[in-house]
Amino acid sequence: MTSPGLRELKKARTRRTIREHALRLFAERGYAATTVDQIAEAAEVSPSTFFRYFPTKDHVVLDEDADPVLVAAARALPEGVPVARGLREAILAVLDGHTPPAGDMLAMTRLAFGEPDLRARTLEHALATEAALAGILAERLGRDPGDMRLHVFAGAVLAAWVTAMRTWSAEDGVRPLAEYLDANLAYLEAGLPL
Amino acid sequence: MTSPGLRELKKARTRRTIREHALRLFAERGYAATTVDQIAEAAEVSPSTFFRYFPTKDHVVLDEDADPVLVAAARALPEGVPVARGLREAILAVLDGHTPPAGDMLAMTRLAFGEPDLRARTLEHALATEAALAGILAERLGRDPGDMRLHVFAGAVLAAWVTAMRTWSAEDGVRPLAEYLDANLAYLEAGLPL
DNA sequence: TCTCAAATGAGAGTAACTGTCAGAATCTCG
DNA sequence: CGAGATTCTGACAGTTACTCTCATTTGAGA
Repeated sequence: MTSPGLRELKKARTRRTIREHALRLFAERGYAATTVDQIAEAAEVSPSTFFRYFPTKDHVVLDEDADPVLVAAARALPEGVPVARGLREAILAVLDGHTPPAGDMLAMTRLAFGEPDLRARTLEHALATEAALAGILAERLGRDPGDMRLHVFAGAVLAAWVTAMRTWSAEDGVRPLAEYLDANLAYLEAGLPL
Repeated sequence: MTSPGLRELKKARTRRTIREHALRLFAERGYAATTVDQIAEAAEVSPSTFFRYFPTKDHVVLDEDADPVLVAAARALPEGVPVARGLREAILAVLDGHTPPAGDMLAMTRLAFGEPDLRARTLEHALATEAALAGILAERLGRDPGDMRLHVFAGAVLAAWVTAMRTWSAEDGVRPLAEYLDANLAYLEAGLPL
């Protein structure tokens, strides 16, 4: 076990500080109206350092490559059940244990889908999640990872996810996110009848 | 009837010229390595003019808001059939009459999904198409445009579309795009069993 | 031909990055 | 604990996408 080490600690703290100030400033004056220099100044680091921690301005808001909730759910997929059903259960289970403060999440979601620059990054994020999901499913089902069906299916799951998030944030979170998500996953499970 | 008019003609020509030179340069030296100034110089216009015709560099490659093929197909949706089936027929019909040179399309597709900047724009494009599709479906079916099912369904159609394009371009177009698309839409029609 | 509106080009300015380099902070090992 | 190796940081210069403004040119219509 390597002890944390002062260097690691400081790095983690700096990263957190930058993100906090950035999100605060975005909330106060808007994403586009906030410059990296301002964030750096507020966080008391140089602009160079900002870019050492985050490759681009939008990565402050969205950093992970694939959504951890969906990936965890896919890994926890029960066997012997139709995938859509299993995924629905797994996602809701993971989401249940994994609840960040609803207020923050609402603000982030609004940013992620509202600001044009961030929307683009959000969608890249969704694409990465789709790929991860398809990969895990390929492994679980013993199929060729290039099988288009896996990708179409994973894309549909992402559509359910994105639609739930957007609707939830559009309605200011009056009802819990899980409800919207469950409705969409149930619809997917039913085979998307129209 | 407004006659074409010299002004309109020149505008159309300038737009086409800029795009042609841009795509040529992108193919020659890559998207990121080509600057707007170089495109402007090649097209014999000032950089200012470039931005009057295209709001951003990536709009040279992807300009429309929603994919015209999918939108046209949705509008041509036959009645009385399940939507997935009708859409499958309509899309293939539209695609049949609407075949741009496969080589160009392949190059554009590779750019659109390969270059990170463009991938982001491509996905925005997909999102706009999803919204348009959901809107048309709402009208056709007499449903609330906010109905999440419409958006999940439209998202799944987009997933079928995107997956087909990516696979097609990854395989260098050895088989026609319509084949991949048909396979994915058939899978969607079957209710995405896994 | 003359006048008005639209298109263009030139130039200055902003902001997101990128790369380099010297100095400071941390770690490691004797 | 102290010296040397390693890593982090800030300063700075440079590139590029994009914005705004203003003077000039070009096409449209009387």
